[in-house]
Amino acid sequence: MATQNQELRNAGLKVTLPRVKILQLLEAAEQDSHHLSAEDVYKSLLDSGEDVGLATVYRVLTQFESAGLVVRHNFEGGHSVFEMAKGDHHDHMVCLDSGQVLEFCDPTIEKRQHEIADEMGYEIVDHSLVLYVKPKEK
Amino acid sequence: MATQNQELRNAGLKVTLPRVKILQLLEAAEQDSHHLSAEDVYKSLLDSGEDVGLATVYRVLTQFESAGLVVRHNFEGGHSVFEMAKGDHHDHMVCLDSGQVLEFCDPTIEKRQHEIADEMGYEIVDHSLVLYVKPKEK
DNA sequence: TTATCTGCAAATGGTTTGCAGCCGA
DNA sequence: TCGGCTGCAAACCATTTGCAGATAA
Repeated sequence: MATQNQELRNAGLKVTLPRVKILQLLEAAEQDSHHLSAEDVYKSLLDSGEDVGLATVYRVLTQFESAGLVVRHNFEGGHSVFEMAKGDHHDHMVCLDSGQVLEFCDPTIEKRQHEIADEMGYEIVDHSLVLYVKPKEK
Repeated sequence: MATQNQELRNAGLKVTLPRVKILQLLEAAEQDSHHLSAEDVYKSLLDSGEDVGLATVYRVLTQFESAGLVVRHNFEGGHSVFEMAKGDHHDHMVCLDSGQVLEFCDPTIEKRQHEIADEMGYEIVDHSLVLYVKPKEK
């Protein structure tokens, strides 16, 4: 779609096959509220018969992040995941059993964070809140 | 001090020179509310003329963590820091200008986290909240 | 003595980079 | 055409592991 090509152009990036493909994958994953790792993207591309290198996947994802197209999250264990930047902010809840990642956003917490930083003489540039959970006991 | 040796024994660990030294370093750092990386600990040991390997530092810190003696935090950028487990839980605020790490604990946020997880059918095993901040504008 | 520990070096795993050739504008 | 892009392989960096020798109990 022209929409994607335009997004790339706006970011000052040439419209190339790897970039378009990766952008499509990220948008498709968005439907399943799925967070993709670089490895995930790489494997999907290979499965689709595309011939891209893992290095390119990282380069493209990093460029997308710089362009503000995607957001990168660093979870425990040196693993990073990427998702489309949908404008809204939200935090994450990772299920230690299934590995599933759920999103949530709580105004109360957001508000307190700013109050706390303010009280200590700072302002928040960014923040990361991840809850590591397991299914409630029966 | 005998206190430290006892802590090690309680953890089921032999009282060896590297372990005692590392424990002392961590406790000393506690005074400055300083969070040490494995590399920090390693360098301090070398400066003190001790002959320990970086691998041992990692092994000892990991053992301490398993024993509940220290807590490990994973900040952005694949860096981990360690600090003595003082019983109380707290979150972190990292100043992007100075790199300084401040601690805080907010009951309101803690409470909401549990409520949120509960509402979604989970219980919290662990969580990580880090605020990346900068000094307030004049 | 002997099970545990340690230093060293080599292995790992995720991510980045150098480089020669490729390709979109 | 030509500078940006790509694949490949090698480099990186924090952390882990295998192993033979060292050491606390």
